[in-house]
Amino acid sequence: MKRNPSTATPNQLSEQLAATGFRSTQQRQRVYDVLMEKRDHPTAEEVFLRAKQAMPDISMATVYNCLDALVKTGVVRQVKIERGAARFCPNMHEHWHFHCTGCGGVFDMDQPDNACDAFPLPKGFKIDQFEIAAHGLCPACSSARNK
Amino acid sequence: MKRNPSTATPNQLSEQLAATGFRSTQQRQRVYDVLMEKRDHPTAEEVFLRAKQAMPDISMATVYNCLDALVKTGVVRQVKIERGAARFCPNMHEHWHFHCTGCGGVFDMDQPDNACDAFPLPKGFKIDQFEIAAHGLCPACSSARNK
DNA sequence: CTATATGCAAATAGTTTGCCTGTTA
DNA sequence: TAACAGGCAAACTATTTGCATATAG
Repeated sequence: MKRNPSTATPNQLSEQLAATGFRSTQQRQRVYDVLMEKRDHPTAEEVFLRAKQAMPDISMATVYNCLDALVKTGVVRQVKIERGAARFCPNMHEHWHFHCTGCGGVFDMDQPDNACDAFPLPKGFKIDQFEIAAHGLCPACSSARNK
Repeated sequence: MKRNPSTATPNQLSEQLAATGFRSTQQRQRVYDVLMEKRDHPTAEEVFLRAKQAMPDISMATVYNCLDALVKTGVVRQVKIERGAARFCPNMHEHWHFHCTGCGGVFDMDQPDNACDAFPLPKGFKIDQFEIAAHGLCPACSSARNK
């Protein structure tokens, strides 16, 4: 399970893109900034809407393109929680996601170092990446439901 | 975390459907049989192709409809591993999925009883359902790559 | 200057829906 | 026989692609 645990700052981003063979563009910087500004696991469309505020000419296709480049560069993770649109998250530390079925929010949860040990792998299988998602109620929705 | 650990046999299926307010139909039985016959986590389209062999008039929309009813009845799980089509699995025991990035296959993995203890939940969150998927190479693809 | 990225619009994949007919309890 | 389910085609959502223009290195 290999993953770069460092989270890129905007200044580092262009080097990280270059290291993977990508060029640094205004759009890619902007898309990354959007993800860093509000870490609420937005969908591609939400990223598009936010990016457009400071960059009115950016297109949906470019947002998908940028997100793809950022994922391949290893500074963003694609998270697929529900059936619908994929969500994106700039938190590259080992963590798992909690999806609230009440408000639809997605919360990052720290992953203990030894967590993977709880899942013994049969002989011959080689894990590259682990994905863990829980569905339930967040504190706010849970207490709202108890009335 | 509540889930019915019993796996329905074809004869039980009509009662289980009825208990959830669904009628037992030939199509629903057939779709369930397809999933039980070959437990390779087929997509809706693959289920459709297999169901058609014994029931040539069944339609894609009905397959989606049936799968939805079976999921709501609690005898089938919808599994979303990759970006593409959802996959379906009649294994209702607690388990997690291993997705081979080589051959695209999906393998069921037993989940140890204490596995969830490895993921401590912050105060106020209430887990309803846990989903765990790992991506990597299965034994066959792993040894093929080592040449 | 040249490869790569953007922007637009059209294409595609997966899934859902409306509407009418058929089937189940 | 009344409510629910099936079948068909059209609609819809999320994403990808082709192509001409713009931009980074």
